[in-house]
Amino acid sequence: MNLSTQPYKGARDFFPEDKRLQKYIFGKWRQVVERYGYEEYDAPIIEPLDLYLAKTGEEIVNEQTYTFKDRGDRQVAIRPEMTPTVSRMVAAKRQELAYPLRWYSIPNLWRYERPQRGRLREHWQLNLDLFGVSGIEAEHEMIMVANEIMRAFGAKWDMYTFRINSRQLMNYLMQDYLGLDVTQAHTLSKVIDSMHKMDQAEFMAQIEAIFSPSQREGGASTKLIRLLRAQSLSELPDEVIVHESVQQLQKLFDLLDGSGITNTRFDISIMRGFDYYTGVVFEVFDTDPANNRSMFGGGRYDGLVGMFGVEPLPTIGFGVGDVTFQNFLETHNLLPDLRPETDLYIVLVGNVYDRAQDIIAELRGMKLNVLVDGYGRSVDKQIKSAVKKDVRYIMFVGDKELSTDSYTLKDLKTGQEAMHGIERIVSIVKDFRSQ
RNA sequence: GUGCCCGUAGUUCAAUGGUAGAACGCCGCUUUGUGGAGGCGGUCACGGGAGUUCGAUUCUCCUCGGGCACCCCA
Repeated sequence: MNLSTQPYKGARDFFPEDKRLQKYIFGKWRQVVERYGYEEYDAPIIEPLDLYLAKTGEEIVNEQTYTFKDRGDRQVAIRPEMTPTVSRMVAAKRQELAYPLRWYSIPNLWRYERPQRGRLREHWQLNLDLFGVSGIEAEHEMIMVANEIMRAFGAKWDMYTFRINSRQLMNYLMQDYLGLDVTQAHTLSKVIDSMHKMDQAEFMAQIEAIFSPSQREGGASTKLIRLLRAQSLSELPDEVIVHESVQQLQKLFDLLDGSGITNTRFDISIMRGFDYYTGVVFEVFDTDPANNRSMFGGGRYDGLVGMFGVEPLPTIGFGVGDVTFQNFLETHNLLPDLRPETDLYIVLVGNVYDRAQDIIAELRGMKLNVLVDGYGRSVDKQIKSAVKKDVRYIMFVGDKELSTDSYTLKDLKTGQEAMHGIERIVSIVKDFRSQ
C-alpha cells in the first residue's frame, strides 16, 4: 500500500499559494499591532500540562488538548492556547519588564477535536496582550486594535460587530443579585451561552430547573428574564446599573463612540469559555449568516500572572484565529490577488546558459527576484511555465540580446513585448512590484 | 466524544453485482525565438481492510478521510 499524501487529520499543508495568503494576513496583523507599540515574542510549542490545568477550563484540557508523557515520564501538552505561556513568561521577568507591557505573537496552536468549518486541529492565532493597565483604557485600546485589524483588511462597518460583556458583572448578577451558588451559576452560564439555540418554552424550563423553590418564590426567574432581555446597559434594572462593572462598561462604550467605533453592543450572553477571565470580555461577530459564530475575542484576566507566585498584574488580551479570519475575508470578498515573489522569469533562447550568467547576476544585484528556467527547454515550454507560475514578466536572453546588450521584456498579462536596456527593465518590473 | 450525509482519474462529475466514461487538466506532436485557440495521439481512478457472493467499485461491517449538526469554542 502506498503512503498517504494527505496531511494528518485537521492539520494543514501550506502549499506556496496557501503560504502566500498566510504571509499576507500575518503581515497585516504585524503592521497593525506594531503601530500600537506591540512587540513580538515567541515560546515553545510544548508546555508542562500543569500550566493548563489550573485555569484554562477543565473540558478544554481533558478532552481537547494533545497530551503525552515524554521519555522522562513528564506530562506535557502541545499548547492549545498562548495565554498561560505568555503569563508564565511575564511572571518570570515580573520585576524587570517595562510596564505597560505590550506583547504579541502568532503561535501555532493545536486542539484535539473533530474538524469542521472554521475549526481545524491546527491553527495559528494572533495573540495580543497588554499587561499593567487596570483601567478601562486598556479595554478601549484592545477593541481599537481589534477594529483596526478588521479595517486593515478592508472590512466595512456592517460586516462585523463587537459584542461586549463583563465577567465581573455576571458574577455580581449571579451571586448577589440572583443569589445563586457556584453550581447554579455554572449551570446558568451554560444555559445562557446556548440561549439562542432553543425556543422560549425550552429555555424557560431550563431556567426554572436551576432555581431552588425559595428562589423561585422570590421571583428569581422574573429578575433573570429582565436581565436577559436587556439589549443595552440602560435597559438593566436601576440597582444593577449603579454597579461598578456597569459603570465601567458604560465608560468603555463612551470611549469607543469617541473613537468612531459604533458597531458595538452590550450582550449579556457573551461569556467565553476560559475560567481565567475576570472583567470585560468581548467577541467580534461576522454579520454574514454563512459564518454564524464568533470570529474572535478576548478579555481581561487579572489573576493569571499572579498564579506564578509573583505580584499580580492586571492583564487584558485577545486572540484572532487564522481559520475563522480567513473565512471572513473569503465570505466578504476581501482577499486581493496575491502575486508570487518572483518578479522576472528568464527565458533562455538557444545554448546561452553560460553567457547569460553575468546579466542574471546583475538583475539580482539590483534587487529583483529572478528565476531562470535553465533546463534548455523550448521557448514555448518556458513561457508556459512562467504563465503557470503567475509571474508577470519574462525576459528573453538569446544571441540577439546578448550581442546588443538589450533584452526582450514581455508582459505576460498584456502580451506586449519590447527591447530595453537592463536599467529600464529593472525600473519597469519594480514599478509593477510596488503597485 | 455523539449523530446524520458523503468518498470513482490531478480536479469536477457519470455509469454498473460481471473491474469503469466525460469534461477540464497534464504529457507529446502539430511549431526547435514566443503562452493562453484548434487538431491528433497519450497519461491518470473505484481511500484502506474484512465479510456476503461464482464474481463486489456497486450490498454489509470496520477503519481512514471529508462535510454538517451536537458537545465545546482559545
